[in-house]
Amino acid sequence: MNFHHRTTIHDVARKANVSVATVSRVLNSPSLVRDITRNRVLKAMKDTHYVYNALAGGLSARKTTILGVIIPTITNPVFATVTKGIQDYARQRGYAIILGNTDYSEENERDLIHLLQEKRADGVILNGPWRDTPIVPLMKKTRLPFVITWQTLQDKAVNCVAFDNFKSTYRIVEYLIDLGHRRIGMIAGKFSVFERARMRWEGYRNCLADHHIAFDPQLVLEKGYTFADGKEAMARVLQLPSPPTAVFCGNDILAIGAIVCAKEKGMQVPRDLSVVGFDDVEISAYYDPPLTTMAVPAYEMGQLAAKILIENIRGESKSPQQYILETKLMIRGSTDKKRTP
Amino acid sequence: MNFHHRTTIHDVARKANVSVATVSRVLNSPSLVRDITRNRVLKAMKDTHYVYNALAGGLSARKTTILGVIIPTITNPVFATVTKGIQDYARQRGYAIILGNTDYSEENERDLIHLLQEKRADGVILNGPWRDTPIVPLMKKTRLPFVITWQTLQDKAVNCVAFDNFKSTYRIVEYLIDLGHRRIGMIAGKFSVFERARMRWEGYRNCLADHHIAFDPQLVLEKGYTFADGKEAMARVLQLPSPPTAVFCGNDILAIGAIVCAKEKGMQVPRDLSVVGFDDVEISAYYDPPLTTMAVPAYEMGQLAAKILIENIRGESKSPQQYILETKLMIRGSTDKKRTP
DNA sequence: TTGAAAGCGCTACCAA
DNA sequence: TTGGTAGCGCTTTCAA
Repeated sequence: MNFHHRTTIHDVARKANVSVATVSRVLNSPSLVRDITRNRVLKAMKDTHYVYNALAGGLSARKTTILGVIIPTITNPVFATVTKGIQDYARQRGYAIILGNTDYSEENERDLIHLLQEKRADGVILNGPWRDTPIVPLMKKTRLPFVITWQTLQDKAVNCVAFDNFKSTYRIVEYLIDLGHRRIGMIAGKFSVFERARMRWEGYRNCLADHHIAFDPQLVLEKGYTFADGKEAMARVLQLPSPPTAVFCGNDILAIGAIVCAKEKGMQVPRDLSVVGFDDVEISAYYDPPLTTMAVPAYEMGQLAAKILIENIRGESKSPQQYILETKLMIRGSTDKKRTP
Repeated sequence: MNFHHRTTIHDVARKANVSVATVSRVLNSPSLVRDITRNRVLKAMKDTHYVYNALAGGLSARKTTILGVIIPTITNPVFATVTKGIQDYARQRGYAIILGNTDYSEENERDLIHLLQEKRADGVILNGPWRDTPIVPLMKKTRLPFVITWQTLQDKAVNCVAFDNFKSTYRIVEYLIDLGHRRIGMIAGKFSVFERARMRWEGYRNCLADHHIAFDPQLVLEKGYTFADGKEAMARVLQLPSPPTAVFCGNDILAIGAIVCAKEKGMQVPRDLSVVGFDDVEISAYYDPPLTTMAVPAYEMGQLAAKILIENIRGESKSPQQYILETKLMIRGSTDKKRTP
């Protein structure tokens, strides 16, 4: 119905008195066509209101200039930001984005990958949180070029653009220790399932160990990534006989949820409790107190991932490429020295 | 490169000892194929690792099961939420989403629409803020089914799912007046360009007028939609000889920016100043103070828009359809009675 | 219930 | 520099 009476390359060719091959050339490699001819064709396109059919073109040329982007949930601003980075770069290179949320479900991710295969995406960017496990082999089988973000993999044959989750977390915990904190909680993601959550957890543990602080399993809670999760976790940890004086949260959303809980319990942040987040989403700087957090290069990561992927697709560079970008501890108002009781 | 050696319908047909027509049938209308045959084909697909080529299928069947989604910026959580609503419904109906940000530029929007035409999207959902002006006629010319969200149009021949921007704003201002406020500021979007911003502006003006409160142009600032815009605008309005005691902001982001500014100037919200937002993004309930704001049905709007669009595409219902959803004033901690000086 | 075959609109190779 | 034409992989009559 919506395709009714569309003009094709043939109509244009007839109108311009050339062959379809020539029309196709002015579309794809205009320099191969003589000026006068090209202009005639261009005019014919205008006159006939020609709109290129990317379906036909793609079928024939075996490409779609479509990139698949898979994220956990667009609802977390940090994923919105990577997506924006990807999109901005992609558009400038003529690529469109098919976006898919997994809601942290591996099954959804599989379905999406299958969908992208059917739609013949030229490549895909995976922002999922998974371990090496099954997704990477799956992607390899698809033969689609792809890049992983947010984390590196054991498998060094894979494109990825990431930052150091271990080191970043280590840095945070060290900062807390420097402030005098010894009881340091962690509200984490599912580190038993998610690679980056695990790396952060290890950064936490290692830092404690290096500073001779005993690891207390009661102090670490494995949660999801919502405000509510942050609130709940904080409530739990605050009930402990010996509660923490500082808490590191796996992302800013959790951290804000955690702070809300602390405030509701009559505590003051950072006077009674220091809280650190992760990501540095835009709101964090505007929160009250402004959130101390680890800034991740979300937008750049998106851009770079798109760049690598597109270059890979077009054979402009050889894979695999691995980038480790820098994070930055943003010290703001939600952390303070441990009060001497 | 990524298309190398893909098995096609022909391979499957050969393997299953049927014609390609039959394979195509088991793909599209399995009921037309005898059980035994169908199972044989299905098995052949498995064995050959067949993956449907949506490009070829789409070219032939003149459809792509792709929906275009155009939003101002994925970076504002409220647009992330509509997008999620669209996506969740679309996926369940077998549609994928091509997402495009316009960054509030009409030129970008045109480019995106053109892209979607080339990619032969089956339909598009427009979340742009524009007036009736040029986008709608443009969309009509594309002959693509489409639906507009967030606002209704003069043109009643267009699908849209919206809420009442005028009434919602009127309600907010009325609430502020009921609290005793008389100097009520408005930090708005570009109401000279954006339809919904204009409707809100008119809701504001009308409510004031109905309550015999003089309209003071100094009290209304036309800004963008970022935190920084909110801060700036608030700074400006607070410098006035007779500053407002309450401010309505065009969205929650602006409102939070505005509150930050007020706090920096040593004011307390809501004691010294009431602030109301619009949208009720998730963070608003977790902000300090929790933001009083107008909740818009972003997720439902997305779902419904997708539903209408898909039904329209598949001829399951007749267009145009116009839905006006309900908004809800969420009274929280950022507003209070005007202090008697 | 199944098969044959003519497209869908474009690309790209081979000639001219 | 341009044209002819065989696909790309699927859908969809029309017949059998």
